[in-house]
Amino acid sequence: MEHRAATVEKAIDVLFHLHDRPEPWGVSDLGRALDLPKSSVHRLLVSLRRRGLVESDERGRYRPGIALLALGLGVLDREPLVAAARPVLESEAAELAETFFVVALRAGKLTVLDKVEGTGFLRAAPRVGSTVPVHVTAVGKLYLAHAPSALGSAAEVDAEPAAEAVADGERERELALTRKRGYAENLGEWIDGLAVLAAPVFAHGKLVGAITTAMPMTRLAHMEKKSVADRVMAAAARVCARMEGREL
Amino acid sequence: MEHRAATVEKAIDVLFHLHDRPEPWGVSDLGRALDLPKSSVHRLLVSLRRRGLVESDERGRYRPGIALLALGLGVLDREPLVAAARPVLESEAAELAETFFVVALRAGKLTVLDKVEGTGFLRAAPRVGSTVPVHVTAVGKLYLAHAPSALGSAAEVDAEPAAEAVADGERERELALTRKRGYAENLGEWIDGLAVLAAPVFAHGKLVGAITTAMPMTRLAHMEKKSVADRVMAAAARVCARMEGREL
DNA sequence: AACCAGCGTTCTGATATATGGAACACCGCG
DNA sequence: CGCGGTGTTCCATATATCAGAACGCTGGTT
Repeated sequence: MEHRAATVEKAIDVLFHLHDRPEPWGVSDLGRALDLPKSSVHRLLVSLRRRGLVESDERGRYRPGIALLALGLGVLDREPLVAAARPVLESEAAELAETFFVVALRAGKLTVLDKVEGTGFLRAAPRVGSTVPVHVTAVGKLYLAHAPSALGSAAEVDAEPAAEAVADGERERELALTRKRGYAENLGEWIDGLAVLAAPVFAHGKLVGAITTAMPMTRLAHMEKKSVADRVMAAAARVCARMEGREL
Repeated sequence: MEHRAATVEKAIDVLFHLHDRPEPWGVSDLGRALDLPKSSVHRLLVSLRRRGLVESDERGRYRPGIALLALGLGVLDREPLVAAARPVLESEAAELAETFFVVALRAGKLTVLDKVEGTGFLRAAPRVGSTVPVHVTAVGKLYLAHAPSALGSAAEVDAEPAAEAVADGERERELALTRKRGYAENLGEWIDGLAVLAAPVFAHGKLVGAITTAMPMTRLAHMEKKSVADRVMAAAARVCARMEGREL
């Protein structure tokens, strides 16, 4: 598998570069940043613009184009997990007033597919489309516990030399607990002060994603953790039922 | 401007083809549909997959990839109009229980940038990222009335030989009325039974978009149209104020 | 005012690269 | 088993891409 279209990948690199940096970029700067000649960058941009993937202002500075918006939301539309989860997220977020979101493994990475934010002034606000690490998140633990093979080599990829290297036995004990009680938790391990509870969504016996709620740890401390976990698990069960057509 | 990257445009065509058709596509079918040889399509797909713009199942069928989701939402994030309008849309949609959305001219087309849906069982549900025609929509009239030059040739593009050719005088009278009263309306002209009211958002004296509400015509008939129009205009004014930093 | 430095864009020949037909391995079906 | 289909790989040919220089322009400095 060495036959690739180098030009296409360069064009995509341009796209991602424009995406990662907020401000509009000029041809010369792009060329320097990506180590490509000006003329090449310009030609790529011309073609990207013809299709609406980038736009340019009158000064010749470029930024991502709206065609990307339609393409990106199209991806969401064809995710049955999102369609099944949306109303559940909405009702749960409204009742608990905290952020709920749905995460699944896509292209080898744990990806936030959808979210409904809570109402608090201080609230978790993950970005849809962003990815989360495996080893320090509730969803990551869920996948490690129920479908470690699905993670493939991704598990090792972000396995940094573990600043707080947990003993293997300890880790395996936590995963066993996750399987037994039906949810995973992450109390400030990833982001300081952030508490996350995640429950697995199964379809045809396979793990297809997770329903998750996140809130400041201080707020979770004022609630009954078990009752919140029960909510998340019930929500996941409803999503599962909807995916299998058992519930409207 | 004839120097373009043909390979890149072919790759983008593949992307849009996968986007337009819901089901996963095989290499051979794609080649037939786009009139490209199998080997070329395959090479393009390999590169698109390496960057996550497409994904493939184990049978070698391809579909759009999640990387597109991140790119698309990135476009939304850098739209100041969306940032300014979001909270306004939310509060208005909640109070009136009808769908509110924001539309602006992007890449020569009127594009739905964001929306908050109403609560009715029957409700307007435009797709974010989709485009609307110029001549038969409330937003189109707004642009024709306040910034016809911005539409460029787009105006003629979708100007079908006008099945119900309105007299030029009539048309101009309506645009003048739109300018005078501060909002545009569309009562079933585009989609049968759909009523739309749209108010302009100005920044630095230029039209930068529109705040819009849409509902079944029967429901508008039960309300005071003027009061709904006032709401929409007030909302647009708030968005304008937020964009200019005059309001939090 | 003239200048310089930077920009985006265009042009060019040398060459690296995409092309597409043919061959491959595999699968489901009759 | 053979057939028609798939996705994938190979390779010589020709083409589209590359890189650098030149163009016209704008904005700031001398």
